Amino acid sequence: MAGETEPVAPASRAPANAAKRSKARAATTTARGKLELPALTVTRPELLMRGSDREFRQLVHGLFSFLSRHETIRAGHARHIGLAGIEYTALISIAHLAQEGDVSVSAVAQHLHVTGAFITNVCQRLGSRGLIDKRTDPTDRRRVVLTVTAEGRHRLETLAPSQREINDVEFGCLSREEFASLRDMVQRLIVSAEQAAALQRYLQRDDDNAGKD
Amino acid sequence: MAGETEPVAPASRAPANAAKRSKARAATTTARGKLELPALTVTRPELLMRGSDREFRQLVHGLFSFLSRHETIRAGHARHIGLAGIEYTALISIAHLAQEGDVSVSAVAQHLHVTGAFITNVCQRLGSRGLIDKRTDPTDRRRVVLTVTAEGRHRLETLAPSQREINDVEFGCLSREEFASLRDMVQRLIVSAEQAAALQRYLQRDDDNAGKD
DNA sequence: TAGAATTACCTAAGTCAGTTAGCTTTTCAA
DNA sequence: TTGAAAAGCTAACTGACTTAGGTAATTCTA
Repeated sequence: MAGETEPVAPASRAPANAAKRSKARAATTTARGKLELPALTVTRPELLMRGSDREFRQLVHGLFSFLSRHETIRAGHARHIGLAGIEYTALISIAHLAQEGDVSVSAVAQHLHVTGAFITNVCQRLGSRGLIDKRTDPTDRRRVVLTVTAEGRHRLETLAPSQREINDVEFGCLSREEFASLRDMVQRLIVSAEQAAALQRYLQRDDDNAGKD
Repeated sequence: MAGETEPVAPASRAPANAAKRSKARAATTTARGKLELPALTVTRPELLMRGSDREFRQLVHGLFSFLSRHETIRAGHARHIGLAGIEYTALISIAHLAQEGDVSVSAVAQHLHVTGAFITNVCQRLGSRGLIDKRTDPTDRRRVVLTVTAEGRHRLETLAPSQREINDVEFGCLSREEFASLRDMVQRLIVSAEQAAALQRYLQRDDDNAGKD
C-alpha cells in the first residue's frame, strides 16, 4: 500500500489543483486541455466523499488486500499439516458441516461455491491420504457420505493451537461491537452482491441480444 | 448458503444437546463417548459468542463468499470490454495510479500484491491490444512508464455506466456511517493480517528448525 | 571510480485452483 | 414405466498466478 495522502479531486472533477500534485503527472491531458480523470465507479451519495469515489475504491481494494493476506495465512495453515490450501479448506468444511448432518460432495461444493466436479477431485486427494472416508449413502445410493477420519481430526487438532494464536492476531483489532457490526454488514453485502450479479447478467443479456441484430 | 439455524454448541463444548439436532449425526463420537467437536479457531472473548466460534467462522466464510461474488462481477465487467479479469484490474489500476505520477510495472505489482513477472505478462497482453503504451522512463532507463491509450480509456468509459449501476446495487445496503466504519475496519484488518502473517512465518520457522533436529 | 550489490524488467516453465462437457447410476414424479 | 432430474465421476482444459534465471541500468561503497 502506497501511503496515499494526496488531496482528493474536487467534486466537479475539473483540473483545478493538478499543479499541486507532488509528482510529475503523465500526459493524460486531452487535446481539449481537460484532465482525463477516470469515470466514477459508483454514484450513490452515501458512497461518495466530496464527489469522489476515491474512498469507495479504497474500500474495494482494501477488501481485496485483506483477503489476499488472509489467503496467504490460510495457505500457511494448510502447509503446516501437509495440505494445499483448498484441501485444508475442504477438510475443515467437512468437519464443520458434519455437525449438522451427513455431508455430501454437493453440500461441500455449495458451501464453498465451487463445482461438484472440483470437490470430487479434492475429496479423492483427501481420501487417498486417509484424511476422510467416503461411503455410499444407504438411503440414497447416488450420494456419498464424507466423514473425517481419526487421522484427519488429528491433523486439524495439531493445527488448532497456532491457528488460534494467528486468528487472534489477525482479528485482534476488532471490538465485540465491531465484530457484530462487520458480520452484519458482510451478510447483507453477500445478498446485495448476489443482486448485483443478477443485474449484471440481465444487462449483459441485453448486450448479447444487441450483438445479434 | 445453507440456512443454518441449528442451536449453538454450549460453552463447555460437551455433548449436551446432541440429541436435539435435527438430522442424523455421523458417527463422530470417540471411544471415550465424547462428541468430537472441531477445536475452537479463535480464543479472544470479543470474537466468541456463548463460548462458540461459530459466528467467527461465519464471518470469515462470509468474507470469502462476498469476495467470490465480487470476483464474479468483476469478471463480468472485464468480459464486457473484452478482457480477462486480471487484465481489466490491471488496466483500471494503471488508470488510477496514473493520477499520482508515472506508473511502472513494479508499482502495479505492488498495488495488486502480485509478482512483477506476472504484471509484465499482463501488460504485454494489454499493450498488444493497444490499450496501454509502454515506454522507457528517460530518468531511469531500467523502468518502463505505463500509460493508458485513448482506446484503453474508451473501453473503460464504455464500461462505466453499467459498472456504476452494478456497484450501486452491490454496495446499496451500506449507509454512509457503515461505509465509513467498514473502511476503517478493513484498513485495520489489513495491518493486523500482516502481523498475523508475520507471526505465522515466525511460528513456522520454529517448526522447520524442530524438523531439522 | 571500479567493482559489488541492488533494482527493474523480461522469459520460460510450471503449479494450483477451478471450469466445462459428457458420462453412468440412482431416484423421483407423472 | 418411462422420462426427467440429481449425484457423482472423468478428462481435458483455462486462467491466474509463481519460481528461477537472465540482462541491463543504477546505486552504493571501499
